[in-house]
Amino acid sequence: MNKPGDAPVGAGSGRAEAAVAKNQQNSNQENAQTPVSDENLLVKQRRQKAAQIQELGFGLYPNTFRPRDTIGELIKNHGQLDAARLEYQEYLKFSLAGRIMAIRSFGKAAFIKITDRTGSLQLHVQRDVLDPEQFKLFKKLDVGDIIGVVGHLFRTRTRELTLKVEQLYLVTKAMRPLPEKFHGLTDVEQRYRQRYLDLIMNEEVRDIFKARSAIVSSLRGFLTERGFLEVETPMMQAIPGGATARPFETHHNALNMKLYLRVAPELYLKRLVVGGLERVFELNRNFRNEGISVRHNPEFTMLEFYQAYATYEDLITMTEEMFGKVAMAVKGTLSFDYQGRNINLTPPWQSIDFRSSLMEMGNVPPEVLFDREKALNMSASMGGVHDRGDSLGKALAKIFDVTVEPNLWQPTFVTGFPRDISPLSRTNDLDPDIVDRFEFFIAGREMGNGFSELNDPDDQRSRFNEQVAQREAGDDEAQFMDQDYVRALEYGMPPTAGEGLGIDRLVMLMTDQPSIREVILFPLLRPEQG
RNA sequence: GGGCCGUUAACUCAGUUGGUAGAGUAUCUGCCUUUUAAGCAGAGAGUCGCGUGUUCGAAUCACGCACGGCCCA
Repeated sequence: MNKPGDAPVGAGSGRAEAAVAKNQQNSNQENAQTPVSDENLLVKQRRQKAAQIQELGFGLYPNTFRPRDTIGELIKNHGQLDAARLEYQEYLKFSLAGRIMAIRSFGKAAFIKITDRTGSLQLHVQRDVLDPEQFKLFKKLDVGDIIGVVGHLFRTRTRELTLKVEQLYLVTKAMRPLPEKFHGLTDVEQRYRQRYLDLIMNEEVRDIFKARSAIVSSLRGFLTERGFLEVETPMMQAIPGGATARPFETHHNALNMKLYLRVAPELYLKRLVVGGLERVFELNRNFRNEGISVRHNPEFTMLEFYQAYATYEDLITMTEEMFGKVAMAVKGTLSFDYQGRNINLTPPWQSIDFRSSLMEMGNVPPEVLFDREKALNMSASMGGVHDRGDSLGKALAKIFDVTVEPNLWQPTFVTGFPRDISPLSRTNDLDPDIVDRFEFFIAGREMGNGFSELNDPDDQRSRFNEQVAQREAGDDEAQFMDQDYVRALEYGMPPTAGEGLGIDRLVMLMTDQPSIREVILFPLLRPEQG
């Protein structure tokens, strides 16, 4: 049973694969005897076709075809040639694999469209050109099946570049139909739950994740060029630290201990700076047990990097350069639209003092800036929810979130943050109420946060104690005491500047997406059929 | 957690005043060897998200629940 259609490697033998086909045929016959009653008509019809394909002697899932070419290369190298030139080079054979996205059949011939990772191409299948067995196989194929083809290029009457199929192989049979070709898959819930279908059907979605990969590569390149070492630190931590956020809890059975999913890698990365790794970064997931919105997913990707012998002001320059590099890599320009409004990343970006921004953009009276009670009242009047123990800084931060942040459309650094909401930042030398820290905002959203690191162990211990007091007062976002981290600082950490950058929001910005779920392949959803 | 909106064939969507379910694509059958959302003729395809209630009768009205979206917190 050595059918001509068995897919070769290049032009190898199909014997082993024929044996596989036989096995598959047997198992399929068993399936046919015990049909699953709950599958719908379209799936049944495809299973019947699959059985017919096996009767013709072909396997459904042979793993022998190796495409030598890609559609993208083929279009790049031959897409400009005219019909006469393509006819002249008919002897050039190309071998492609891809998924069938459309079939327009005329009975004895057909146009089909296939897509691979690099693009789409039209194929022309003709009874008179193809081996008769392979043509029989072709008649049993469906949209969604994955095929391998060998043939030569030509142009149709409408001048479309098309591959004339001389050999055709089934590579993978699809048992389920694809969504409709014109509207595609648009249901948001189904797009997220069945992201594979979304990726098959929507080229724009593939492009988003290609851009995401390019952004991440660009960031890695930027940092490694500057001598930063990429590291991986614990995601499961006994003491969750490095950010003000509620952690997820989990449990280690063998050690019988409570563990937290990290909210930030910060404290571990700075331990590495103590250890002499003077420039480190980590690009990885953080987990925060908070609500879901167009800007928040419980797990999200963050870049954190730390550079010894630098200040937060050095990071401001570096951030501008880094965003410039990413924008040029992905968009080819520093000025582009996000959701219909221009963003211009040309340095230097605007910079504004935290308190000044509250007065100028939030119309906050000066006396509120230094009066905890008044600030708490003002925050509460804006819908802020506070514990009795909340600090002045926390109240001001809430007012900032409501009045200032949404208005920071063009890239803006905000500096001079209150000390009491910055427990890991170095105190400013001139004003002990503020720290050497910035956050930066683009399109009304926080994009990142950086500061000169607090490397005075005694100051750090007292800051942790303040956090513990807030936690005991009921603030479950307050940080934990981390004795080992303080001990590390006691060995001496060189003056260091560090920054954290939200990758998902950066990708949103660069791909013009309104929701974080559009840039996360598998955003968190409740299970189906709850 | 709150408010508003959505859930109907595999997909995209209609569905009037409450009267027993529709279209396009896809699928199946026939014809068709250069189409472009191919075309022509015919056919099949539904737990109207789930549940309870109102009613002679519910996709439609009421209530509850599930899942999702947007806004707010």
